[in-house]
Amino acid sequence: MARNGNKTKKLLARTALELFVRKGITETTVRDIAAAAGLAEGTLYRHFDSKDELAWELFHTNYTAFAQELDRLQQQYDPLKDKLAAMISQFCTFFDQDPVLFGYLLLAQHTQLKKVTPEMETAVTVLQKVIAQGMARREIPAGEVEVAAAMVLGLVLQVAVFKAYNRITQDLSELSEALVAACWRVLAGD
Amino acid sequence: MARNGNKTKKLLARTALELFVRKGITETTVRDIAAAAGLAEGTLYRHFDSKDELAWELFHTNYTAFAQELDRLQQQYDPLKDKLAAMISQFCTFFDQDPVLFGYLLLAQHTQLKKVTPEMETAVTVLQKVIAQGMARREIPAGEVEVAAAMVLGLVLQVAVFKAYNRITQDLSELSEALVAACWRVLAGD
DNA sequence: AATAAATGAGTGAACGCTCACATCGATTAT
DNA sequence: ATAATCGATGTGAGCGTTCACTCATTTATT
Repeated sequence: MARNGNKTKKLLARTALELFVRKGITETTVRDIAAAAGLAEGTLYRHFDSKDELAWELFHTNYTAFAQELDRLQQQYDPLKDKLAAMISQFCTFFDQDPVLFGYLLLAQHTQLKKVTPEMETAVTVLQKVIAQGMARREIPAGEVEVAAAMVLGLVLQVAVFKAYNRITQDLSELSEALVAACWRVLAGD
Repeated sequence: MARNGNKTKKLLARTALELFVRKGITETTVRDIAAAAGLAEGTLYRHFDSKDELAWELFHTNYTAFAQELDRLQQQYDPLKDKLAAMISQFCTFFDQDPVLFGYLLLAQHTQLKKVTPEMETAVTVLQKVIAQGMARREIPAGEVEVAAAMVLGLVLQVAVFKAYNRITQDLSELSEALVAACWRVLAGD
């Protein structure tokens, strides 16, 4: 067993995360990460097989954990509007607590999404499931689930992106209710 | 004067665009581009100063051209809802005509947006201008312009992203009216 | 003393870019 | 008409640098 738990591994992972977000994954070198963590280059390879594996672990761990948290939460609420409110509120909290991690998940999608197997649960699949159920129960008008999910997802996500770029000053959590209201107007249709 | 106009330059630019979208900018080598275009590596440097300049030219040319087209269009319509409909319709057409170019603008943002000066007109600034005007004229309820713009932008953009990933089968243009309706519900509020 | 953790110089491959040279079509001189 | 000349264009081996990764050695912990 490791003497100090996973302290060094966690430090490397967090340092890498921040550099990846600031400079991009490919543009961040292993030397950069080690130097920023105050460690030698070789140390990284004691904890990760490769730079690619580090980037992937950072992505898929948090990506699926977030999806599962959303799913767990969604099951505790009813009807659709309450499910949506709970999920959006959770998303806002997640973002406010760790904007850098959010930035990484967004950034890494382009590279890492290819490695995501179809049976993996993601935030998108949870959202689609919930919307499809809402349509089946006639809580919202029937329509294309994928289109509806894209609209709602984009609406929320882009506000977070603007916040990440400091185009918006409030915390996301303060906007949670406004986001739910807007999403509901989109889904409820006419 | 060039013998064959800019045929080679255009070929290189287009080839680079497609590789950039498929593999990422950093992951695409100058050798890759030249080989895919059926040319030698040195030829690229007859037409572009560097790989970076090529990536930037590809980005900013199309990025600003699209923003200016949106602005030109917006001025021809009134009130806000018609402006919005015209802009969204134009966006859908743009996407349907060249999804790869759209994919590049989306992908390159992370890297290239830092080089965009604040005085450059972008699709975002046009949208914000139009929404601010609509609020001033009381066509829609007053509120945070940035938040409203983010919501509308994300709603439309994410549907395009889903289409780019083949999660949606219809052409974007077929969804144009549904997008306008959804955006209007978001903006019109309660 | 034994073992796990950390080190950093070293390695080979890959990269962006250069440059001396070849090719071609157009222009000018004969 | 023909030849000589020229600049624009294309070529690809080669250069210097950087990168991810390795491994013999040192350091820290029990």
